[in-house]
Amino acid sequence: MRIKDIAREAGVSTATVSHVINKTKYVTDETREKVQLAIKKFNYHPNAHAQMLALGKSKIIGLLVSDISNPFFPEIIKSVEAAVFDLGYSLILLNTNYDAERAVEYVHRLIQMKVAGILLLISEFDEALIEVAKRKKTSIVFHDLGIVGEKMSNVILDYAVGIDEAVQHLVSLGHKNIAHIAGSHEIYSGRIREQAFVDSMKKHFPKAENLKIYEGDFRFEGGRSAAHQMLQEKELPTAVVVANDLMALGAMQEFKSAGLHVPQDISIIGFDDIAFATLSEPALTTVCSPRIEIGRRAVEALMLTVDRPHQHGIEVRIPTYLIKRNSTAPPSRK
Amino acid sequence: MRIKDIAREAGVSTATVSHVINKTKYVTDETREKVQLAIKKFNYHPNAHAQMLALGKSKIIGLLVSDISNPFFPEIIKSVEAAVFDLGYSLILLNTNYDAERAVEYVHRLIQMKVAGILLLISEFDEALIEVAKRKKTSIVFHDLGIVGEKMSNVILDYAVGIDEAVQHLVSLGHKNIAHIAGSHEIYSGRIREQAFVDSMKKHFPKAENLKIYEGDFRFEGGRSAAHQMLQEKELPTAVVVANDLMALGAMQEFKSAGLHVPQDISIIGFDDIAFATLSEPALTTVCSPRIEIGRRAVEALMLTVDRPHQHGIEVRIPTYLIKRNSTAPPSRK
DNA sequence: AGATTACGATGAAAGGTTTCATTAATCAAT
DNA sequence: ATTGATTAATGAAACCTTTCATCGTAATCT
Repeated sequence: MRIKDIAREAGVSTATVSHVINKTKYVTDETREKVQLAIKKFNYHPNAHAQMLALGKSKIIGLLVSDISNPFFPEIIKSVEAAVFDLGYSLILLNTNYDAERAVEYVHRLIQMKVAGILLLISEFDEALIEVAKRKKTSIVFHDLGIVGEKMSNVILDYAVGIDEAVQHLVSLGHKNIAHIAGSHEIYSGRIREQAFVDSMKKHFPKAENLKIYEGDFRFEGGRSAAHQMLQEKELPTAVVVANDLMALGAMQEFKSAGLHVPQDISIIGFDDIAFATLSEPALTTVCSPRIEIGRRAVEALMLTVDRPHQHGIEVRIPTYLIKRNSTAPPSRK
Repeated sequence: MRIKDIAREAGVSTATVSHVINKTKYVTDETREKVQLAIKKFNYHPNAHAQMLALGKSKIIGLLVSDISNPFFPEIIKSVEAAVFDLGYSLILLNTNYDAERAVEYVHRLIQMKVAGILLLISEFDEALIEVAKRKKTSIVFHDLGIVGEKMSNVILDYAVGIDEAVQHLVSLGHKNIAHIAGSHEIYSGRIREQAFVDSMKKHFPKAENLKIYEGDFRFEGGRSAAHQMLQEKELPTAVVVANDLMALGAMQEFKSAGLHVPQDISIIGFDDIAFATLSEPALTTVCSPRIEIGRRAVEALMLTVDRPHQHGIEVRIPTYLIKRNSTAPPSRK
């Protein structure tokens, strides 16, 4: 069933059929009905490839993520998929495995297949990505690391506000000795979360020095070993702000198996709000990075520049916020 | 940059350029080099859409999953993505949200865009899916529920073998009073896991009757409430085989907060081997459904029928197997 | 020498849609 | 009645690649 068949059946030209389908020009009620009848009769659907060829673009969005199996991503993907689907687009998913080169290759491939837009929800980064993006044929949305410009948007997570809320929460509970288990320094969001912690601490304790900061790796084991290290030292903090939930849960487990009680002996605050944060015992107080919203807003930002040749992108700032559960309490020690 | 430009630059016809690119006919070394030079000079890449149109097919694989945020799927997706990428294909990801109608709609859409093949890694099911598949234009791979036929394969997980190993393991530890927390009866894999448990128990305890089976919902909370219910009864089993890890962890938490010790007071075996299974305290003994392999084998099966008009599909049977960790031990009671 | 074969390269059609420029038709106005 | 304006529909080009059938040349055979 080609458009030609429909045209013949309806006794009109292919152009008219096209106009009826795409509502791109006025056609008489009468002819429109004839065409629609023929379409229904043959259950006709336009050939997507021919359409793409003729239009020079496809209704496909490319989504790059660093690691699907990192619990941070699936929810983002889910909300992106839902948003994209509602708009009648399809989603091509690419997993970079934190490999910046691979990311560049993927982007090339997506551009070559003339996708409508690209979502770069990755934590690795390469200058080449920006270079590629600057060719401006394709809309791009960065995440955190990136720039705003023609056809380029950036959705950035405001880590600082949530972390400040976390510190604030601990301070108001009476904590003074607060440590931080940082994420990997290799990773941007690790560095920025640490910075946010430092800034917030400086705000609340202007004269404090030598903040206790342990570098982790964003993984369960890293949290556990940081906690282990913490337990070796002469003075244990009364609270710890951890750069992500996985490490927070690792630390919690270590503390518990050392005989400490959370939150009585030590308060713990995580970051991300992964599903398991509600399931731990005690349920983890954590800073939520609203993934559903990240996905939704990223697609929104993308669509702003899709199909608009020189449209300038926007910066979307999404706040993080504290969710109080049961892993925080007033300190039992000084 | 069109193929025409390359042809002009190299002083040959477009046909020759095409043959050089696709190695579809012999061309002289001399002309080949000229063409390759021109290609490199202009950094030419064939227009994917035109290619698809000319060939009537695309190098795209569609993957339907029930719920990306269910920890079962991301690893499958990851391995599918890797396999598909290595073959030079792209992956379109669709999330059905356990909605069979939506699945049907997705499949239609994929067929309409003439994807090379479709992977149906979903747990919902609709006869319409089979009907659609039977039109045979597109290769399809089912998972568990499905049929094998022309262009249709089925990769089925052998739940029984792993569950039998689990029961066997408990029996050899000396357990006699073994309960089951089942998944939702609405879902095929819930029913089949329960059946496998029943069969295995009948094998080991031919004269036993009234197996203790609690219906759950595959979610943490379901496991917890099943355990809660279990605790109300006069006699607590010494071991419990749970239909998935999430419920197993929920049950474990409930037992622990009731003051019981796992595994001393009660042994727990989960199913799936999600990431958190290793992180719980104690680490969860569980039956592994090898997701990496599922993804890999599914793509393998798919590729068998892709591009081969009347190729018959295959049935792939993937065994599950027990991973012994620390949530199982000999019973302390009779 | 003339006929046949093999080879390398090519021209043109096919694939199905969109859309620009054009035609045909209708109507209003002069 | 003629012209001009407006509207609805059309024809054909453009999008770009692949591939079949063809062609010309050179080599081989009788």
